[in-house]
Amino acid sequence: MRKGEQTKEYLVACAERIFAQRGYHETQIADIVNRAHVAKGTIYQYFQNKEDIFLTLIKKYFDEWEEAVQLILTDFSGDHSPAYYAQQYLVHRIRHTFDFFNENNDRCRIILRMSLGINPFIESLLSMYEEKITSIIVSDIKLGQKWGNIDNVINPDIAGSFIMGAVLRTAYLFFINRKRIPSVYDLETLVDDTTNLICNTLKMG
Amino acid sequence: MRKGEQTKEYLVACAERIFAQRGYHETQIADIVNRAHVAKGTIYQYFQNKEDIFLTLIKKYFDEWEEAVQLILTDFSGDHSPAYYAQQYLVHRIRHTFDFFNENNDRCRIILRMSLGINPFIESLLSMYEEKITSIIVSDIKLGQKWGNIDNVINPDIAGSFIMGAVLRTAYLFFINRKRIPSVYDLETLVDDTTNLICNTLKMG
Amino acid sequence: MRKGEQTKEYLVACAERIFAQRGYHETQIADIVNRAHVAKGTIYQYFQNKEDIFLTLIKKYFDEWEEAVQLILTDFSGDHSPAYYAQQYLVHRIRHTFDFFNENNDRCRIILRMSLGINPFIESLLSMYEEKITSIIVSDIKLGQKWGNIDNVINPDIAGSFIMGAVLRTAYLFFINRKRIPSVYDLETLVDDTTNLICNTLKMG
Amino acid sequence: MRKGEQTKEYLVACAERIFAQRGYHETQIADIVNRAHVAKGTIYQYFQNKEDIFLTLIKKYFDEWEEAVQLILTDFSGDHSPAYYAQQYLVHRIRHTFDFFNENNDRCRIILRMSLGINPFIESLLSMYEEKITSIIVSDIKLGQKWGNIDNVINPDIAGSFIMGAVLRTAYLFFINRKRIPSVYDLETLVDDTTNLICNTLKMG
DNA sequence: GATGAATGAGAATTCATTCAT
DNA sequence: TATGAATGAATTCTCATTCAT
Repeated sequence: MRKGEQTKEYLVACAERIFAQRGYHETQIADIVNRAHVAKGTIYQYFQNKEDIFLTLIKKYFDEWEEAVQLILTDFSGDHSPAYYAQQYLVHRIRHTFDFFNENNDRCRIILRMSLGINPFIESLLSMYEEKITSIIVSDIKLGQKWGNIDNVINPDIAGSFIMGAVLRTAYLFFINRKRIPSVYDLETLVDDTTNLICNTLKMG
Repeated sequence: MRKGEQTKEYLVACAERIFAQRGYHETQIADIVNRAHVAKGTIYQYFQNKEDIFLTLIKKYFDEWEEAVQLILTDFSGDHSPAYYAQQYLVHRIRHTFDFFNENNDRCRIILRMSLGINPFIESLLSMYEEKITSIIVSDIKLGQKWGNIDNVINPDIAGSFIMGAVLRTAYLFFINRKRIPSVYDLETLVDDTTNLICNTLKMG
Repeated sequence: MRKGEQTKEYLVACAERIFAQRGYHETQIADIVNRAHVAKGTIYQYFQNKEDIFLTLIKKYFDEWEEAVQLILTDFSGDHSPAYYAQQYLVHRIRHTFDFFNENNDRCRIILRMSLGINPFIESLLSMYEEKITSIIVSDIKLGQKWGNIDNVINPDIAGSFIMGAVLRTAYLFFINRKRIPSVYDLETLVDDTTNLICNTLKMG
Repeated sequence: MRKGEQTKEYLVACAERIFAQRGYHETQIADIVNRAHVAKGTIYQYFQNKEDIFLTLIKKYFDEWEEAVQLILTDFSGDHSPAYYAQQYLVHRIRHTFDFFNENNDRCRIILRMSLGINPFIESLLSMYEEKITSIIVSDIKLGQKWGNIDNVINPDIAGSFIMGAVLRTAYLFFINRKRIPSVYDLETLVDDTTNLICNTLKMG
């Protein structure tokens, strides 16, 4: 049990490396087991097939992201204006999302390549997760509108997808290949600027 | 010859259908030739290999998009405020981009799946095209800042990627699977709302 | 030791179940150890390999059958005609053979499965064909009974299967390995003798 | 088309050879294509998988057998007693069935191999046991002939195998899948009827 | 005696590509 | 120009068996 779980986690880590480097279709089971220095059969002790390995990663990522962006409520104590808290809230989400991507380069590559076109089943699972995240953003916008921080003229569904796309792409370009956003060199600036752009988009403050 | 070109275009059209339905890796040459009712060998008269077929499509799309969003300058005659023209310009780009995606569902699917993770070469070509488009947006923002329509506090590189991501995802969700943006039913509304969001983002007007 | 022998017998019993259900090739060591709730390695403490397990079963069956059909001579005391005893002897053998099969369904399946363990689908197709042929024989017998050539006391279904089995096995031994029917050297004799045996069986002529 | 059909038939012929020699599980696709001097892929142009190849053979055999034992009605013209025709009819079927097996040794092996393809060693052991049992039957018949209970005209070797096949198949159908002998519901009847059929076969009593 | 993680040779199947016609 | 039969490298997955604990 002990040993087995260790091996499984190790294999997941190796798979992460290879999938990030080569993408789903271009990585072969052989690459993963070679990197892990185990026999072909070993990986099939822990995973049903190649798809199962990839899915395990994706599920893990979603859980990790959820935990990463969890609100620590004590952060929002004090007596400031509601607008201030709203903006702080946004900063918190963006910062932790960007931290999440920044933390682990392989994870970042795998998620942000968007992994579309892999195969119908994996795609539908990914879509489901992305929709879950988008719906969190949409809820946040609606909440902001209820509290008066966000203009009611904005359609939350459109704005939610808009922001989701904007943030994912920003993260993709910044973390996968920094040179692609030429004038930005530090994460702090990126968080600030992205947050401001979202505030603009939603006419907050 | 005449006949040859016809056949090649027909094959491209068939390939487009299948690639859109299944994605790159899941489509087989056999699927394409079956749909085209030609023999396996025929497709190799016109294309070097599978990759070449896909690349031909991608190149074609980029050219078509460039033509679609071309500014017809006469549209901007009359005596309005610079801010008005700036906004009109934005509306024009977004409308034509969305029209471009709306026109051809297969093309839309192929581009918006982003086609990442296909294989290194295809990926780098796609990235190049996407960067070209992003750089057009960035130039536009800089122009707007020069003319005083856009606040200089905004970082054009970050904002460019932000908007690129936002627009691509909005298009993806709306055109690939309309139900995913639940409250939007017509293209006109989408264009207006998206344009307004971008105006907000850039603090135009 | 005590414990070891117990375990071995238990494993044999589990193997019997699985072999009977799935046939030799379709059963996996994993299936057997799962059913026995022991580890993979354990079975190799008692058997050299998969073949050894199967062989152990077969040997056991043969011994059991020999014991089952053993003549208990006291059964044949009394003063009857030799013909009577001969018949009784036959009844005894058949009854005990059938009892032997009836006693243990798994053992029965393993021994009698004629198209042993190819795979379920192929096996069912083969059965279908064999039943078709058997039903032709049964129809023929019924026709013979209608025309008065065959005694009505004969059950056509039983006789049909009886003859089917007899003919297939005769062919098997003669054509696959001629030496196995030692005294027959030419096909003509075989046809004549087999036909006569069938005539006898059906009391024709 | 022409060429393709030729190749398919040729592949079937090669598969027949190998399946007959080694049985289903022990033959590998590699063996078949090596014998045919074609590439691995070629066989998959004509058959879906290994099972499909085997099934194609089995279907072909059944059709060939049906054709082989077809009654040529003109054979039965003339004015003889009904009993004569009945016997002739039987001879016809048996002769053509045996001819059918005799004609093609590989076909014969594939159809009649009763303990089909487990593996050479297990098979030979099973044969040994079956022969032992058959030889017991043969001895019994010889004993019966010596004592005058069984007609000396009967060849004990042929009759022994005949009865062995008949009893095994009867048991197989009754115990493995009772519905296959439709009109028999209890073991007692089966024992009685089988015994009587054997008595008939051997002209006992 | 028992365990179960690790092994790796082996097998089936796929599919883009070629080439003689 | 078009064909389609043939190719074979490539890849996934299986499963009986081993062996350190």
